[in-house]
Formats: sequence, C-alpha cells, structure tokens
Amino acid sequence: MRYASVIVDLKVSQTDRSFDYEIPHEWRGIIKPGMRVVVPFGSRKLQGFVVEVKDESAVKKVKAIDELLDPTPVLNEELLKLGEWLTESTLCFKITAFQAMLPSALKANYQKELLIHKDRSYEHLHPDIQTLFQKNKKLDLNKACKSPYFHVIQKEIEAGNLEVQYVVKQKTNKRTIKQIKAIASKKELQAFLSKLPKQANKQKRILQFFIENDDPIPLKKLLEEVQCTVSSVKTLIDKKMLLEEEVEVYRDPYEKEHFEKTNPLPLTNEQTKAIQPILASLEKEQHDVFLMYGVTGSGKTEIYLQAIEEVLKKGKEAIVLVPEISLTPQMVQRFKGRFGSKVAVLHSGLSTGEKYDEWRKIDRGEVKLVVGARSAIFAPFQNIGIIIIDEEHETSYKQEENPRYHAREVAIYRGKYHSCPVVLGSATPTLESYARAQKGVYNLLTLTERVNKRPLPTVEIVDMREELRKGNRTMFSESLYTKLKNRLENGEQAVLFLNKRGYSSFVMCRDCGFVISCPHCDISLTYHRFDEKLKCHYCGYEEMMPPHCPDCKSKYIRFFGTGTQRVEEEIAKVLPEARVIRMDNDTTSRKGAHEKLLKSFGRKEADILLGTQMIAKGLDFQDVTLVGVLTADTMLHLPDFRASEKTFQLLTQVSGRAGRHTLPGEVVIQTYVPEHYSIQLAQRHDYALFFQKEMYIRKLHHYPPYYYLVLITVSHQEVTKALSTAEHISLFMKKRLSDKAQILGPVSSPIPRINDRYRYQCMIKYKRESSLYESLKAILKHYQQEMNQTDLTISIDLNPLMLM
DNA sequence: AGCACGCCGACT
DNA sequence: GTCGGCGTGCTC
Repeated sequence: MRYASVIVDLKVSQTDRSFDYEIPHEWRGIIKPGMRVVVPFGSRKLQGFVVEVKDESAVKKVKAIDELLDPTPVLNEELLKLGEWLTESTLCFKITAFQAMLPSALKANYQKELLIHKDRSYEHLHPDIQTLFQKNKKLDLNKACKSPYFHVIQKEIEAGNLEVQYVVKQKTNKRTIKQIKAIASKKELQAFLSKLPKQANKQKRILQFFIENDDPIPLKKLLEEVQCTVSSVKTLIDKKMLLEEEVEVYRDPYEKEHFEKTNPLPLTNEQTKAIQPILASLEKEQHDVFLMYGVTGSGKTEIYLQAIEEVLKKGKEAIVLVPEISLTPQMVQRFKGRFGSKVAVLHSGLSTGEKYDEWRKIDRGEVKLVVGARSAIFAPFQNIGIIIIDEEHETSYKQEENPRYHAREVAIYRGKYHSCPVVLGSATPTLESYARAQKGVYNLLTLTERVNKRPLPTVEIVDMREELRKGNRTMFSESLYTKLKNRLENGEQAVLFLNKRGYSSFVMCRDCGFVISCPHCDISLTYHRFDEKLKCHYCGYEEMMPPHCPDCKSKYIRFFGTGTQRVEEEIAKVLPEARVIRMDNDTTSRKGAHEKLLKSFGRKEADILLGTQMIAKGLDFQDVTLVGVLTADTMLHLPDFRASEKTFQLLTQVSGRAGRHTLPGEVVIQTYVPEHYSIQLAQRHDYALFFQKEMYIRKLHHYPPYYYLVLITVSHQEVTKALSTAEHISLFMKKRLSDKAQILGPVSSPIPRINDRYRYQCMIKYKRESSLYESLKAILKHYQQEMNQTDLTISIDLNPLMLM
C-alpha cells in the first residue's frame, strides 16, 4: 500500500475531503486507517487522519507523509464509519466529526519556531541576536514578535539566515515517571556491595534494597524508602548496576477516594419485570431500544447495574451516559462501588490529561465500563454489550456546537453496529421518545412505584397572585416562609430552586398572571427593551408593549425575571439566621467547586441550598425535607415550544429530591399560573396525562414529534447582510422543498445580537423531504467563500433542542 | 487557515 | 516605470 488518503485539520469546506499522500517505505504496511499523521500541506504542516490506504492515486504530485503519530489507530473501523455518519447527519466537516470522537489531548497544537537556517551557523547572525540562537536554540515565533530585536530578526529571515519552521505538537502527553530497576544480577550486586568503601552508606542501602526486592520501583518511592538523594542512585546507574527508565502512568482523579464495595440489591417485582426484556435482548445479542419510564426513586440505577453485570460476565463492555451536572461523586460512587477498577469516568471536570488517561484505559481494554457525560458515547470499546442513557430527557445530550449530534442517536447507531440493547431511562421521558415507545419503535418498560414503597412527596401549589393581593411582595409565599422557618427550627434542610433561564424576557401581569403570547404560535412573546416591543421568535409576529394588562387592565404588567443573588439577599433579610449555599454559574465555575458545595451541604454546613436547574439532578440528601420552587413560571414562558415539557420535567425532577429517606418530603411550587396543566399534572405526578395533553398541542401546532425541525441561523456584523442572507436561504428552501414543508422566517433570533453580530433564523418544519439534506448542503456550499472571507456564519441545526 | 498569484492606485 | 493593496483560488 503506497498511498494514504488523509483528512487534514482545517475546518473549511474546501478542504473537507481527503488528500493523497505517499507512505514512506518504512511505514508501508504499518500505517492504517484511523491513525493520525503529520503531513505537509501547502507551506505548512498539519495534523490529519488517515481514512484509507491504497495502491494507486489519481493525483500526480503527491507529497509524502511527514510523521506518524500513533502506533495503533486512534479511530477503529467502527468509529471511522461513525465519523462519516456524523458528518452526513449533522452536516459538519469530517475533521470536526473525528475530533469530536477523541479526547482533546489528541488534537494538534500548532507552533511556529524560528531557528538558524540549516546551512548557516550563528556567526552569520547579527550580534544582537546571536545568543538567542546559540546551540541550535529555537525560538517561538509568537514570543519572538515581542522581542525588542524583532526588526533584526525580520531582516535575518529575509536574508535567509533564519527560517520559520512549522511544528505540530500534541496538546497533552502521556505522563511518565522515572523508575529504577536493577540490571545486574543479585550476585553482582552483592559483589559490588562488598567492595564499596565504608563511608558509602547510601549506596549500600540502595543495593541492599534491590537485593531484597525484585520489582522495579518509582524513583520517588525508592528515595523515600532508603532515605537517600538522587546522586547516590545516579552513581549506581553510572556503574551499570541500576537502570533508570521512563514509564507511563495514569493520572487518576479518583486516586484518593475509597469506594465501598456494594452488592446487587434484591429487585422488586416491577424491577424484575423491567430488567427481563433487557436481559433477553442481551442473551440474543439483539439490538433493541428500551425506554425505561420509572418515577423518581423507582430504582432505575439498580437495573442498570445488574444489566451491566450480565454484560461484563459475557466479556463485553458497557457505556453509561449521565447528564454532566448529575455526574456527582454520589453517582460515581454507585458505579465504582459495584464494579471497582473496571470503571472509567469521563466528565468535564477532568483535566485534558486526566480525560486522555481515562480514554486510553478504555482504548486498551483495561476498563470494561465507562460512566460519562455526552462525549463518552464515543468510548473506543470494541465489543459493546449495552449502552445506557440515564435521564434521557436532558438537553445536555445534544451538543450545541458542531457536530450537533444527539448522544441518543449516536447510541442507537452504535447499538445497531454492536447488536446490543440501548436503554433510555427517565422519570420524565421526552415526548419524542415516549411517542416512539407507544408506536413500538422503542420497547417501553415502566416502573410506577418507588422502591421500599416510599410515597412521592406531597406537592403544594401556591398562587403568587393571591400573595400579592394579600400584600406580600417578597419572593416567599407565606406557606414557603413558614415551612422554611420550621425546617430551620427542626435542624432539617431545604433546597430552593430558581429558574434562571428566561431571565427578564416574558411579560406577565402580576395581578392576574396573564402572559402575552403569540396569536399564531401559542408561545409567549419576548420583550425587547430596545424598541419596547413584544415579538414572537417563531413566526416574526410583533406588537407594542401594552401599558395595561390586556386581560384585567391592571398596570402591574411587566417583564419578569430574577437572579439567585437577589434571592440570597432576600433570604438574608427575612431569615437572617439561615445559612445558605448558593449554586449558580458564578459560584461553580471553578473546577471542583460544584462538588465542594454539595459536599458541604451534605455535611449540614448550611440549611438552605439555593440554585438553578443545576441542582435539580441526582441530589440525594438524608435531611432534605423541603423543596421550594420560587417561580415555576419563568421557564413556562420561554419562547420555546418545549416550555411546558421542560417545566413539567423540572417540577417532577425537583419533587423527586425531597423525602428520599425516612423523613417525609414536602414540595412547594410558587406560580402565577397555578391552573396551567404542566404545573397541575406535575403536582399529581401524572406523566401519562401530561403526555396526552402536550401531544395534542404539538400536533395542533406542527411541532415534534409530529414534525421534524431544522433551525438555520445566519449571523453577520451587518444587520442587512445577515437578514438578506437569511431571506435568500428561506426563498431557496421554499423552491427546493415540497409544499408540505413549512419554512418560517427569517426572524431575528431570541438573542438578536451576540458579540456584535446580528442573528437571524429560519425554521423548517417537515415530515418527509427527500432533498432536504442536499439542499442544506447546497446552501453551505454556496456561501462557503463568503463564510471564509467575510464574517458570515450559517449554522444548521437538525432537530434542534435550543431555539436560541 | 496560510500562502501565492494577479490585477489596479500612489510613490521613488 | 515599480511597490503594495487585498480579491481569488489552491493546498495531495
């Protein structure tokens, strides 16, 4: 095989294809698809992925591969195919798809270095800069630019005395430690020892150590063990008694933690009934998708654990996805406790190096199970036996940048490839998944009871309009306040949720709770401070901000929104004795801060945990007996057709946090629209009825799961350019698609300007459009030059979850 | 992305 | 007459 087809590391459409390179003789038969290489490309060097090796090339002037970066492929055959599929199904570049499947440590780091031209020596250089380049020293070009002698350097480059070299480096490397072992036999060591002079005590101790111990030992440990310094070891190395070698080690983020071994728990009747079909599917090595709908606390995790156990027994591997925010120590504990060192953990809290090490453990088959966030779906296992996605409804499973994939779809792709079951678990499945389960595309497994028959908490809905009428203008209803105070007195804990999303956007009447929504879309209008207008981000409808409530004529109509900080201040006012932990983007941005705060709350160092959605998941504290939702509505009125669904999900998840142990739990939901079905049904824990109602609305308004969506967002520094491009695209799509497809917009994005760029979007609703992908690709192709040269960007999101 | 090639204005 | 502006197009 003489040639290799390589996808180079350039994210532009012109280079989104393979380039042929000659394989140097020494690597023929060694270079395989899926390996990373460094290749010359134009005047530079780039990293690339070999996707094919072949005997012939149609290209005349092929260059040769410069470097081989991997001894074995980093992308196996399956992942290469998956990469192709990702490119096709998300319309991203091939290189983007490949990189998304690998830890970022494997990405290239490009540097330009300055060095003396190979034919010259440093005496040729200007005296001012000679010392910089003595002994073949290299200088980073970026640093050189800042040097006071840069003008001299420039001249030397022109004169050809200095040259610029492009170097491709790996972002993070394997960590190594120095290890010492004996190379002389024990007899020789003994002989050498006896010949040492009396005062060479340390050398003697070291030799003695190696006479008594066979195994190599890390240098650091040896020094500790025999109480000596490096110099004595070095002497013995020089004398050829010992040898120092670099050995690769893993960075282990859980090194210091101890995991209590746990054993399978007896399953309830319901659990047994639910696990049977999964085990049957495993037995038959058959690909099935299971939707496991189980109320909070119904023991889904135990089912996962026992199914995984079967998989491991068969010598196969398992992938478990959990949402990033619930990848807490508590969760990790459950898997590590059951499966010990067979588990790799992948989440964003790890450093690049730590992620790389976990990835390598998976790649080498040293672990059999990975628990991780979205990207763990690309774990390079060879023989997957099961894929589990917990909290299936979580939006974090969809990547919001290219490639815009949904982990659920990738899971199903891999499940098919490996002929293995995929289990989607949730107490509040997405309508899409539940609808598929009802149609029989997925198999539905239902768990209706909590294990140990603990009751679901009682949920009280408080009408905040009533509170206002009573003259209570604080954020806390009388009921919530009393209950909070009561918890403080009893030494119990409370969790308070605030929906930060939807901040200051929707407009609501504080008297009657009326929310102004679009007459065409059944979605709340968004307030635009700039021109005092209310706009719909779906169809473009707009109207002036009314001075009075259109329903009850009250003048207390205003846009709505509040922040966690303000709540914290207010708690301090009304409950000064309460110790509060606030969790939001501000307090959790530092690495490990999230865990630290939760642990602190677990140790009862605070009475109230206050936060946004991020605390809704996976919390399980003994003494939490009260959960308060400050404003259930903020999310309800987001300009998003999934607003009701998200509200229902959040309220249900939140309710699940209270009273998980012996103490019974209470939930207080504060709202201005207590009659809304998503709030009412969350109170009654009635998913089935919610599903029915919501499906009806989706059908009526042509939304998923009845229709598919595509969101095209165009952005540019100039409003007119962004708008006109969006208009062109809209027209083009109208021509290309059937008249059954609806093309809405362009309208300005819910966030009309980001980073001084104006944003417009078009939405396409369709059921079946054979030429859709081709047409979208045509758009990207048509605008490719403009996207390179000017700052036009067009992003295409297939099946979007976020409509911003 | 970076770099070369190429075709029109202000300069020694 | 040339230097250099950045529009256009290519990179195996």
